[in-house]
Amino acid sequence: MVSMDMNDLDNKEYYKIKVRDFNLEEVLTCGQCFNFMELDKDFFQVIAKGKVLRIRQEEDSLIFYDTTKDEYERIWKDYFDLARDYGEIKSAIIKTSPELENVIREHSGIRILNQDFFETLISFIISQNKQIPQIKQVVRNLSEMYGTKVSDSVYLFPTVKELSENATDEGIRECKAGFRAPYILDAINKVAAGDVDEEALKHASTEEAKESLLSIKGVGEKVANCVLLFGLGRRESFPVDVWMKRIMENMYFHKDTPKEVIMDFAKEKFGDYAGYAQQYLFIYAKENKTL
DNA sequence: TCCCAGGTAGATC
DNA sequence: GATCTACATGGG
Repeated sequence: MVSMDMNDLDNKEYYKIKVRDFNLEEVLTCGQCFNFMELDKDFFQVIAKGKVLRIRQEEDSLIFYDTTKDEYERIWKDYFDLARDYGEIKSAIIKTSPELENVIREHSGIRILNQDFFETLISFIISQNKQIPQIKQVVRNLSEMYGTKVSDSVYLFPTVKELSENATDEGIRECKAGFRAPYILDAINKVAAGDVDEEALKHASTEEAKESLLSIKGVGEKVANCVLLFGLGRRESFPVDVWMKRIMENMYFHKDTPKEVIMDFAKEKFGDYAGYAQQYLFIYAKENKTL
């Protein structure tokens, strides 16, 4: 927690909206993004889209500080997926999978963010074999070493250009990325060279986009699916990590089951809603101490 | 000291 | 193909 001078906030411009099916704390802490900090209860600093946002939830209101209506419409409405009707999504999942009704009701404010493609790619390459607090630390280290400084101790996540011009294996290792350093460099190089092209991926089929992502060293099936889901809006993607494997085995298979089998099952069962279902299941797994 | 973490590449069979 | 292991780093 970092204490805030509330008078500092009162003097500045803010934009306030009503929301439903939205819980800021859960949206940020459910494991889909790593570049945020809790300032106070229901009050966060989020670094995304080349901006530093301070945002607070008060019951069914979201307050975006230092934000104009225009900026909200251009950036944050999409980032927080606020144009989408999650009531409909939740009903659809419960209808085909009533066993998820409880976890969905208990976490009814979850949303899938629409994050920056490149940051999502680098972040989930870092995520392999790391715990969430450590992933956040490496993201912060990379930002401080290579990103643009916004204010005291606040740095944006570095752009493709900043990283391709300045990043080295040694530098990335200094950020505590460890054995992932060459993976991160390969991702930077392929994106900078246009071998992996965000615009092309956005227009490609999900399978084609995945194939392109898999050409990057250090990107396998799980990381590719996370990038598709969180960074390219492919809501049918279903990343299977250790937690998902545990909860899916516990709920549906009752025995050790290969990830490929789990993915096929999820695709069949959840269809276009697989990505949302995955996020509810992931939370369910994380809070289930018996797994 | 050992084991695990939002995995993956490379070796080996 | 299907398994086995090394890979940095930090925490329980």
